[in-house]
Amino acid sequence: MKVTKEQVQANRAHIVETASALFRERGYDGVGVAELMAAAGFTHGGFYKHFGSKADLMREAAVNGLSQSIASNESLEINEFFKYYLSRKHRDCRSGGCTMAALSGDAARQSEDLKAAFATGIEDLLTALQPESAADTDQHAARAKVLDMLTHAVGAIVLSRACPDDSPLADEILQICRAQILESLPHKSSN
Amino acid sequence: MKVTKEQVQANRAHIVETASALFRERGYDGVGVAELMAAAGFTHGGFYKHFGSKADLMREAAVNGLSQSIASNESLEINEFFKYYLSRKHRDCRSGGCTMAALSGDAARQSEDLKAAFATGIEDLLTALQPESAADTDQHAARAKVLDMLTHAVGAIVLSRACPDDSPLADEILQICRAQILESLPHKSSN
DNA sequence: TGTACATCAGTGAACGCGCGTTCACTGATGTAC
DNA sequence: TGTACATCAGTGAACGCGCGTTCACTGATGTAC
Repeated sequence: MKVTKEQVQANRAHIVETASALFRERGYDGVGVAELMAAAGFTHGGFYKHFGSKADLMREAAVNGLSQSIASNESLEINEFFKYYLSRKHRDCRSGGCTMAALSGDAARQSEDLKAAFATGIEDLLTALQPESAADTDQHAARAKVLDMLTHAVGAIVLSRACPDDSPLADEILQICRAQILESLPHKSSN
Repeated sequence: MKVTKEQVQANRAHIVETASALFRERGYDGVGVAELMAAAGFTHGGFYKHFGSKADLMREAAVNGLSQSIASNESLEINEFFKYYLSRKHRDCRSGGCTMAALSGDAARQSEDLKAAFATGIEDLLTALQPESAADTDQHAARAKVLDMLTHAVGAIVLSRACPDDSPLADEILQICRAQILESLPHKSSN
């Protein structure tokens, strides 16, 4: 049962996106090829018509997931970005949330290829969040500031998620870091 | 071949510590019961004389690993703590490093029991890092400050480890966050 | 445009393998006398 | 203290199971004439 070229492309993209969400939800070792293909609406046998190995898909899913952080927040207004990033909604939705927060721990134990995808994803997000400015010294300072905010925000989500579901500490982490990070921004009409 | 009661206790403790290091290195799904027991110098069959399940050991190993963050840094001088925490040495040694940085991502997908161990570990570390002070308002502010520093530091290690081994970005993350976090402390003789 | 054939995405059974867990067995330790 | 027996930590084979991957097969699509 062959399908059109367009359908093949669409199916492949759908598998990558399904995998990206499932990996974020359960980790790279927590999702099998068969389960993943079933979730995308296929049988497992066809997997290797699209990808050389599970590791290959992991890399593609990472690239896909990491680029979404930027694409979904089109304008990428830094204030709005971190406000959402440090919300309970984001913390409680691993499968739809930030790939860095969900899979950096796993990525550290994977191939250099996969890590390279993460480094590129981080770099691209830093660039997208960084305001353009003329002077080089400003550029440096601006990049450092954005990097500090991003690492802080990722750490907050990671630790908050490691706490029990209704733990007071989980919410406290989010609240305190949210206040600190948003405070460090030039506040227009802060609320 | 029975062993003395003392030996049983020592063997059990040794298994927990070996597991704690191996889990940090490879993740909960990345280490099997057989491999773990072999690393501790035993055969796998005896595992269930000590633990009810792999998940039980995971919890014990987490408690063990999380308490080490505090025990090993006896004095727990906050400046020294973060200086080491944000060093390349710490980043490059997952098995001997911070359990939060190595396993929080995994913990988020595990049982509420395991997460409770993490919450307690975070709480204990916050308490250990927080300077005693008289006023309640100072206590609040001091706790918030320590929590901000810890989340930031964890995020820095997690993201730095997700980058390729000799990636410039990996070191940049460490350097910038280290400067920011140490700067936020009351510097005695800063260097 | 219509027909004949090659292509290849998707199917589902099968592969070897390592997983977590169980179990009969061993033999030194701990205990009762 | 010395002897007989029960205990139980540790051994290693075995269990069912799900993993990643392979493969012969199907049949609609794409291509050559």
